[in-house]
Amino acid sequence: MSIEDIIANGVVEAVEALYGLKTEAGTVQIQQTRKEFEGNLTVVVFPYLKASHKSPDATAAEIGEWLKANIEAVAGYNAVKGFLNLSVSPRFWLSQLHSIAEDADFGIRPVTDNSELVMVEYSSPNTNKPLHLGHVRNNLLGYSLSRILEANGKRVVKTNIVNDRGIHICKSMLAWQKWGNGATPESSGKKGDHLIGDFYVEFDKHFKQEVNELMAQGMSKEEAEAKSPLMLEAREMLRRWEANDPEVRQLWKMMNGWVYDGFDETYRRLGVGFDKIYYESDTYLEGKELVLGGIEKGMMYRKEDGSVWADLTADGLDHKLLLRSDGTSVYMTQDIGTAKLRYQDYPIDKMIYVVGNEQNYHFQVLALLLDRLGFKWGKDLTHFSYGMVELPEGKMKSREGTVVDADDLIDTMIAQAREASAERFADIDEAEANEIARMVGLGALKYFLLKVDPRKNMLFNPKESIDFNGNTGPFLQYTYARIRSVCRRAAEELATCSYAEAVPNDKECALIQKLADFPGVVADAGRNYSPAVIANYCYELAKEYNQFYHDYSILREEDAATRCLRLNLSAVVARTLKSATALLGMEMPERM
RNA sequence: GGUCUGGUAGCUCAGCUGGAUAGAGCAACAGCCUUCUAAGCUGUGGGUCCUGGGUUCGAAUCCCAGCCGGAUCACCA
Repeated sequence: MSIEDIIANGVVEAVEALYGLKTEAGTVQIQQTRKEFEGNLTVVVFPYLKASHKSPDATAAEIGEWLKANIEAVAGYNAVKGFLNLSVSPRFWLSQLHSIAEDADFGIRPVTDNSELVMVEYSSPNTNKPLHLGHVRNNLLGYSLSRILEANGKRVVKTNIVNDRGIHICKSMLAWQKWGNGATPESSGKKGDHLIGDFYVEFDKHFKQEVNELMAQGMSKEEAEAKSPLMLEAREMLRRWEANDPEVRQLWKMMNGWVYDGFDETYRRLGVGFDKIYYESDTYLEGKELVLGGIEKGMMYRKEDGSVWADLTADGLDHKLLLRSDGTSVYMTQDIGTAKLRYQDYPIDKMIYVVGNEQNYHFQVLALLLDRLGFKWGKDLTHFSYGMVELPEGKMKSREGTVVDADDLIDTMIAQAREASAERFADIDEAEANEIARMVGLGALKYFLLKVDPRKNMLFNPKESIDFNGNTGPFLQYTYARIRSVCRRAAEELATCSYAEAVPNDKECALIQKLADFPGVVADAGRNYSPAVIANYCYELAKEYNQFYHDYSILREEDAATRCLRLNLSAVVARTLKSATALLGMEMPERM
C-alpha cells in the first residue's frame, strides 16, 4: 500500500474517532509538501472544519496528533493555516526503498491473456512523399502510447494504415514515366521514399507550368487545372489502376515497394514498429456494403442523385456523405471498412487512433457511425488528437520548401550529438562513440517532441531543439550514465553491503518518495494517454538526483551503512529512469 | 457564421479532478571542476496566469460573457 493510501485511511479513521464524521479515503486531499515547509505529505483539513467546530490550525493539530499516535509511518507533524504537514519516518522510507529495489518490474503492471485488447493506429503515411517532422511527432506519440498502455497491463496491437492509392501516387508514377529515365533507388543513390517524393514535386512543377500557360490563353484557374493534360493523364492512370490494368499495377507495386523500403528504414531508426499493417488498396472497397446495409435499417439514406448520406443532426452534427453519386467510397467509408476488417482480425475492446487534430470532426463522426453500425468499441473509440508542429516561420509547407524531413532531422541530431561529445569520447573507440551519439541524438529528439502536452500545437525551433542542456533527453541520459558509472566502480560493494542500519536524511527520503510515485505516474499517463506525464516525471527524478549527487558524497561517505544506502538508492534511481524513459522509446547509454 | 481547441516570465513549456508566497529550461548576470562524469550544481533579476463578471473559506484551475490565435465544417484523403 502506498504511503498516500495509508495516510488517507488514517485520516478517515481520525475524523471519525475525533468528530464522528464518516468520509471515504478517496476524498481525502493529500499533496506533496511544498519545499518551504517541513514534512513530506500534506493533508488539507478545510473539509473537516464543519465537523470539528474548531479553527483550521486546531483541527489540523488534532488530526496530526491522532495520526502520529496511531500510524507507525507518521513520525511528526506541523500545522500551518489548515494544512497538516506530515513527516514520514525515515525507517518507513527505508522499507519502501527496500521493497522497490526487490521489485524489478516496479511500477509496471503485467499483461495477461485476459487483459483488455487495445489497438493503436499511428503513423498512417501517404506513399507519395517521405516522412516529415509532423509524422515524427505522430510516430513517437503512437509508439510511446503503446508502451505506456502495455505498462498499464493492456494487450496492445500497434497498427498502421498506409494510404497507398489514389491520385497522389498516380502523379508520382506519371512523373517517373515521363522524366524518370528508369531511375531506381539503386541507380540514383536515393532512399526510395525520397526518390518518389522528388517525382511528386516534379509533377507539381510541370503541372503548375501547364496551368499558367493555359491561364495565359485566357482560362480561369479552375478551368486550367481541370483541363491540364498532365492532370487528365493522372486521372486516366487512376482509372486504369482501379480497373486493375496490369501495366499500371506493376509500376505501382514497384514504386510503392521502394517507398516501403524507405519508410522501414526511417521507422527502424526511430525505433518504432507495428504488429499489423493495413493497406488502403486492400480496404478501400470495404465499408461500402456496411453502408448500403445501413440504408435498409434506416441508419443512412439515399438522395435522388444516388449518393448516400448519414443524418447526424440528432447528435448536433451535420449530414455526412458516405458514398458518392457514382457509388465510390469516400474517406469515411474507408475508415468504416478498415474498422470492419480489424474487428475480423482481432477481438478489439478499445480502438485508439493517433491522428492530428485537424481531423477532430472526422473522428467525432466516425465514432457515431461505428456505434450505429454496431461496433461495441465504436462509441468510445479514442481519437488521440495531437497538435501541429510549427516552425519559427510558421507552418510547414511543402511547396515553400519549409518541410523538415524526418531523415535529415535524425541525421542532424546525431551529428550534433557526435560533435558535442567529441572530446568526452577521447578514450572510447569509434564504433561505441557513434552508438552513443545515435542514442543521444535520438533521445534529444524524442524527449523534445514528447515532453509537450500532445494536444497542443508546439513550436520546433531547429536551433534550440538541438540544445542538450537543461530539460532535455540528454540530461536524463547523462544522469543515468553517471549513476551507472558510480555503480560500476562499486559493483562488489553494491552487491554485498547492507543499508538496514542506515538513517536516510531528508534529501534521501525525498528521493525515495519520488521513486515511490512511479506507479502512480504510469497509471496516470495511461489514464490520460499522455507520454508528457512520463517525460515530466523523468525530468523531476533526474533533477532531484543531480541535486542529491552534488550535495552528498556517495562513494566517499565514511559510514558504511549510509554509503550502501546511497549506492542502492542510486541504482534504483537508474533503474527507474531506464524503465520510465523506455516508455518514451528512449535508450539509455551506459556511459556518455 | 456553427463546432472544437488554445492564451501562464523576453522565448519554449509545466502546473488545470479548486488549496499555502504560480514553477522549470533557454536567454542575461554572479559563483563552483586536485574529491564519484561541469551535457552538471548554486545564486540574482524577470509575472495584470488574455480581459470582465460569477461560484466560495480559497480560483491560473470550475461556470458565464467578451477579446485574440489555431483547426474544422468538400462527391479531397
